[in-house]
Amino acid sequence: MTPAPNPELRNQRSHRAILDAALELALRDGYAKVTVEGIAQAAGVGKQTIYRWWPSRAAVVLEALNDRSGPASQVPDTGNVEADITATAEAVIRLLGTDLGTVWRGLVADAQGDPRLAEDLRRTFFEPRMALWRERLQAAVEAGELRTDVPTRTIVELLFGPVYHRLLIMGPDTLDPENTAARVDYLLNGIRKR
Amino acid sequence: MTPAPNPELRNQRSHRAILDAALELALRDGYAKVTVEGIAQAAGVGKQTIYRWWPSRAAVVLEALNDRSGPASQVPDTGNVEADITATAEAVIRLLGTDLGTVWRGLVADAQGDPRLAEDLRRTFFEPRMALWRERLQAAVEAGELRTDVPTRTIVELLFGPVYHRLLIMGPDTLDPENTAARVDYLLNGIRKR
Amino acid sequence: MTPAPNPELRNQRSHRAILDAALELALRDGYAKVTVEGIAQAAGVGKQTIYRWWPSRAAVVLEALNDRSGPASQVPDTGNVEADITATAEAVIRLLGTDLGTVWRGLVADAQGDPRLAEDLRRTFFEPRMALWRERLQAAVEAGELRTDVPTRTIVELLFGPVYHRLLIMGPDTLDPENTAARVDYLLNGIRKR
Amino acid sequence: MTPAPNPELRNQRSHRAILDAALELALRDGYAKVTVEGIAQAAGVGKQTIYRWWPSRAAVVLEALNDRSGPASQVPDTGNVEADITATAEAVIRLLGTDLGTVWRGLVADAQGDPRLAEDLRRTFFEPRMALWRERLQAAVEAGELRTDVPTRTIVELLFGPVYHRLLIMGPDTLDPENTAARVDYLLNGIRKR
DNA sequence: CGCTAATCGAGACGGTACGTCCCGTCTTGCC
DNA sequence: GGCAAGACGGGACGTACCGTCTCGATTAGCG
Repeated sequence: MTPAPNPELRNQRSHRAILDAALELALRDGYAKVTVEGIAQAAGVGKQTIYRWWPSRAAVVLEALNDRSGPASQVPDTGNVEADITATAEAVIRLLGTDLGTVWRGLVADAQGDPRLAEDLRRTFFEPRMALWRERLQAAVEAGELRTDVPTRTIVELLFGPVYHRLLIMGPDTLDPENTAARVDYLLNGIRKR
Repeated sequence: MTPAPNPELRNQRSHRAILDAALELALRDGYAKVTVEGIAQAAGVGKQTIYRWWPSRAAVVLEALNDRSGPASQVPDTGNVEADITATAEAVIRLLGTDLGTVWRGLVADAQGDPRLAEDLRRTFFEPRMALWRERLQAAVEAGELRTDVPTRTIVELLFGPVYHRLLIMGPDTLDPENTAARVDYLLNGIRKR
Repeated sequence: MTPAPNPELRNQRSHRAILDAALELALRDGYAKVTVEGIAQAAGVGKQTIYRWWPSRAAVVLEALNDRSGPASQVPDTGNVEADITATAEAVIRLLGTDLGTVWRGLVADAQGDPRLAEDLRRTFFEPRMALWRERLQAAVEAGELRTDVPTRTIVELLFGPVYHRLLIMGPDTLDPENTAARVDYLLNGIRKR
Repeated sequence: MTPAPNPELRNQRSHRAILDAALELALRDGYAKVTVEGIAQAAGVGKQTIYRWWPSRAAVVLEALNDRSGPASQVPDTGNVEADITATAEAVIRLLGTDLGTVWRGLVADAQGDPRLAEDLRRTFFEPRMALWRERLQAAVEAGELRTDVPTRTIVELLFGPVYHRLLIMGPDTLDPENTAARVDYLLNGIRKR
């Protein structure tokens, strides 16, 4: 087993340079074109320094992306779930439509063949954001706005599942923040004819 | 410009051997480990024969997968949308949970960085299946079972989006055909407290 | 086991380019600075093409050196061993003093840690040359010029051993073709006081 | 300019550990596999400590080898050069046939591309031994046993050259202490038919 | 029924990136 | 200030595949 490196001796300058280079390359050339060799060169760093701290190029880009995105932001609570969800979901969808969203798609793609990365992606990206949504939804349940028999985790999935469908399968150009309000309406009121 | 090869001269034995080898390798070693070289060797075929007829390993595996899966199957129409949707969706979800689903994840992954493949995947896999769903849903709309203001395309997305969320993001082990009925219930009746 | 490549399909142009590049680099930068990567680049060739046909950079340089040096040349037979030996030995020593001799030193050095190379070096370089010397010496023995109880192999060693001593141990600048005649005299007549 | 380290502050324990580790590794794994990193680890020492006191792994191994071999030993003087030379040369040849000889071959190899090491090797290993031989041979010259017109340096080369030929070129397994007497005979009496 | 042109298997080729090994230097506390 | 420890920038290693290319050897249909 490789002896784990000692994080206290980590060179902060190199760490930053690597993250910056990785994200810049991903945004400029597309995630698929990012290579460890390229990051190392762009960051003025030896390849070994990257391999010492990350298991793969994907892990570097993930950290770079999280580093750039900052922490997940709170879902507002105005007392009206429908409005709050619509507004925040729109913002998320808009973000996923940018270059960062494209990088993010590449990470999700890589994660399909790399369980370690999939786990990291969930842990550092999805779960924190999902937790905030669930908190807000729980408040709505308690305020009597939502059914009590639907797990908040499921609600988040019902809400965002279609977004990922568009992003990963129908192609990102089909992502459409405009229709968020309608989708939230369907979700809240159902599609059954009354 | 290279003259397009004449499909009539295509060697049927090789064609079959390539598809079979590609799928077998994908199922045995995982999609990520499949290489054109490996397929060629396993199929007893020259690499050029693969490149002559397909643009990439992904295209081969896609054709192999479609070939194996057969055509999309009709959604039944018993007159009860909820039951019909639930039963058929369960079957789809069960399929996605098998090894074939894993191969399919690999294809979706590759498609993120390969617009040509993404297009093929949509055209040969998603659209046919979605068309059948939309047909059945349109019947339900006309039968007065569903709201008339929701595009059938959107309904399919609302229904399957969460499945892809589970499959591609939360990990395929979290796929759960049991809960299909509940999800269909939420979708039809909404999650708002009444 | 790696399947041996088929020599009939070998690309002659690449073969030549590799040998030429290897020798040129060895002469220009010194044997120690030669790398497989450098040869490949200079020859406009993929690294794999080198590894396909040679086991190491040393093997490439050895073939390049043998290719350049041409076959071993006959030792003349004027009927006077002393003169023949002296003249030919002088030529050899002079050659070892050139740049080619320096490359050759590098090969002998590498051979110390690479039995396969050592064997190749003996087989393709030393043995053919030694065989010619032994032939000439055998003629001298039969002509009654030399003792019959000294193996010709030993004579060659007695003659060239000191040359290698100078070349490999005392430093190549101490190689001195001028003294060849004296050394041949000592060898023939002995150093015992009479 | 880096100030030269002060030898008085040198840690004796580390010094010993480094020499011991270096030689042990060279004997165990072969000289070619010895690395500074490996020595440092085996000696429980920082790499810098090695680089502070030696210019290269070869320098370490050379010192270790000299340290282990002890000083060159006197050539005996019984009044009979032939016997004295034969006996002592046999001992030397026997030593070169051991593992130490193999390490020594590695050093000579490295010296081909490292003039500094070549110089050190000559100064600390060859010259002292050669000086003792020359002393003994000079006594023989003065005792009227040897020709006066052959430099003692040349005699040593004539005697040991063939040994190095065997060791470095024909392969160390061809080293044969048994034939020392015959070779000394040829050297003293010449190989010319009388 | 043999001709000829495209396809086939095989695999060598120029390349790119991989992940590893070690180099020799630098940095950080401990003694 | 020497030291153990080990991170650092760097260079080369030998390997895996990429997509293209060159070979004969089948193997069509067409003449």
